[in-house]
Amino acid sequence: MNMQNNKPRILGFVGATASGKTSLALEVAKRLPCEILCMDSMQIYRGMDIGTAKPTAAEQSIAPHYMIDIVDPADSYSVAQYVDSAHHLIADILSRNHVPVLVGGTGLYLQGLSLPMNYGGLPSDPAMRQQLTDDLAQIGPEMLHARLQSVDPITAARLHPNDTRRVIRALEIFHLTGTPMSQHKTPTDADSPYRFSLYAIDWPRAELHQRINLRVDLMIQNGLLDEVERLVRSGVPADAQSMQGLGYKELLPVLSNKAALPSAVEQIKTGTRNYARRQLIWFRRDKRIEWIDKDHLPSAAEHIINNWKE
RNA sequence: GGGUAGGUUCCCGAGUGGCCAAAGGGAGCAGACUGUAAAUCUGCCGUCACAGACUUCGAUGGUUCGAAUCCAUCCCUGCCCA
Repeated sequence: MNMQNNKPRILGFVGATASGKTSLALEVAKRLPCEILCMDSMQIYRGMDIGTAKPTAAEQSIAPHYMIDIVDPADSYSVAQYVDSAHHLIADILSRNHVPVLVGGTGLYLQGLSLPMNYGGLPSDPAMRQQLTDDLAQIGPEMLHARLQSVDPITAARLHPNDTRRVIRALEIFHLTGTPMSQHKTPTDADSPYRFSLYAIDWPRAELHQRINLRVDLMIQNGLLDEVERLVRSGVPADAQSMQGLGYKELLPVLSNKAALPSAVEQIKTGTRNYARRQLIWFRRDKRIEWIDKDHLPSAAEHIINNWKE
């Protein structure tokens, strides 16, 4: 506990898309010496501005922003890379005696920053992946799961056979380290390098959905289709990781005349609503988060700053 | 006005006498989640006093032991002719 208190503190704004994280964070940034680390798996890509609701130039002028526009949209990127860079940036910010502020909805990134990612810090092995993917195609998910069952029954028990992505990773870890995934030490909060003050904004679901729908319409009005076209023209392949982003994957078929814009827009909206639900499920589980009722938004910044100064 | 195709659970859409509360998909909801995470995966999804009961398949009436499925009439919708 005393250890906990010696850890550097970090402020964070998490939660669902379109819940107002950015504006609340900036509100706080106006009154605290903040430097902002975006925590978003899509805002890291250059040239993807409209669809990712990246902070505008005006917004970025309020406080320094990091972890945006750091990856080429044709390249792939992983949590571990994010975490690695973020740790360095946080150290820099702290050395300037500024407040590191996380803003974003990528739950896994927050987890990566909170808890060391074990499993020997093992990167994925492309050859091994390929092999396992081929095996999957050969023997099917049930058999692959059975294979995991025989080397790591504990992990197999918590993974559904259809969750092939995780079954493969578990197998990969076993083969690369010789130790079952479940035998690797599980990090706990005590292993966290920081002390977090986390906030999320709580909206009635129906209202959040309205905000999402509205936001998507605005993105379209602001030229999202052109943005996607520009990316495609610049050579970003359709199967790039960046093109999995909401608003991008749905618009790709529109550009190749395989889908109509209105239906694609509907898909973006429902996709975004589904995504928001998953984010909420993820963050609801995180007991460190303080949920701010949307009706308390006007006084939220002050409340947060007071908490911080205590 | 005539002809024709239809009206199925929130939406789309299977289902042509019992195995149907009704395939499948979508939406919605709940959940999982350690190097692809805006991704990927799982469960629920008519109602209830829930191993059973009750109410649904445009409406009403009929045939039948038994109908979403057959018949009659009516209402509505799309398309074609006028």
